Amino acid sequence: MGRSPCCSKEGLNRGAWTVLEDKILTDYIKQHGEGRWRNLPKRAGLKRCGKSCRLRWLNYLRPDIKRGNISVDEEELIIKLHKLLGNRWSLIAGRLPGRTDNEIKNYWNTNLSKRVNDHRQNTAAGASKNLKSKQVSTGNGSFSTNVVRTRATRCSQVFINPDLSDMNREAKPSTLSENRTSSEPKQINGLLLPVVSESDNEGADPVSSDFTLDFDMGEGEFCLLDLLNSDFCDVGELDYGNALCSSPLSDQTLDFSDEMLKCGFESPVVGSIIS
DNA sequence: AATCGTACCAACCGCCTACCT
DNA sequence: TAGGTAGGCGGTTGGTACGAT
Repeated sequence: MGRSPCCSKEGLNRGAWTVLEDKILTDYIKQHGEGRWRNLPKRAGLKRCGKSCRLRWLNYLRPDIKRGNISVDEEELIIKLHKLLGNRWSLIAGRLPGRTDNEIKNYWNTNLSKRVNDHRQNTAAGASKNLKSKQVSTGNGSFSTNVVRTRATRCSQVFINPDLSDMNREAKPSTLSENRTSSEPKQINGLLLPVVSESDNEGADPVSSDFTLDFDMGEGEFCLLDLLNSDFCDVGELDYGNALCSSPLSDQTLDFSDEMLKCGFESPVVGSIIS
């Protein structure tokens, strides 16, 4: 019954990693590279589950891990991305170089979710009557948002309403058409901005293909650049408190969210086609 | 000084998708 | 096409640190 465990747990070490185990794992990966996690413990001489080795390496031992306090910039980006993506920690982490999904998840659960909820309670009383009720619970840091919860499926295209995109382009000079030509991720204040690549629209939905963009999630890229660059605090109904996201809710952005849902906004990070 | 409660975070677990045969 | 495996993800748990009483 049920799934077979990823590995035999008998005789395996569990719990906190020792310095020696860390050294063995680090040395092994430096010598042989990442991957083949299931066989790694045996070959490296570790009494650990392969998954555990992978997690330890990714979340702690990797040389490019940035440890220490989350900066204000990072915190702001996490809040914005969470508002847009929900609990898609790996995607959020992908925009924060050196940070792991686990770290961001923990930081959110221990710091930001409370702050967001507190602020929400403070503001809900006064503003609730004006809010549209198209809200979805996003789980642990449960608050309402327009995030579309989906399964984590890979997808190559996103459809954005052309009129709204044009509107956006007018508002901000640095938008899709320019960034689509860039191939290197941009960093601002140490934060990785997404890159959007040129797309061909062949075979795309004729209804929505006039503004179809490809993006490659495998490279950590997606084409929500406009949303990220814009003040997309407005994408959802709530601003997240204090100075982080204080712009007022506008009808325009609510319309944008409506459009995304209406036309079948398809994205691996925001949602799959709404049927 | 001892106890209790809370916060934090590393690690684990189960499920899912991608990939390979 | 189907089945099996590996890797990845998000939710949850448990140990530890720390402050309050």
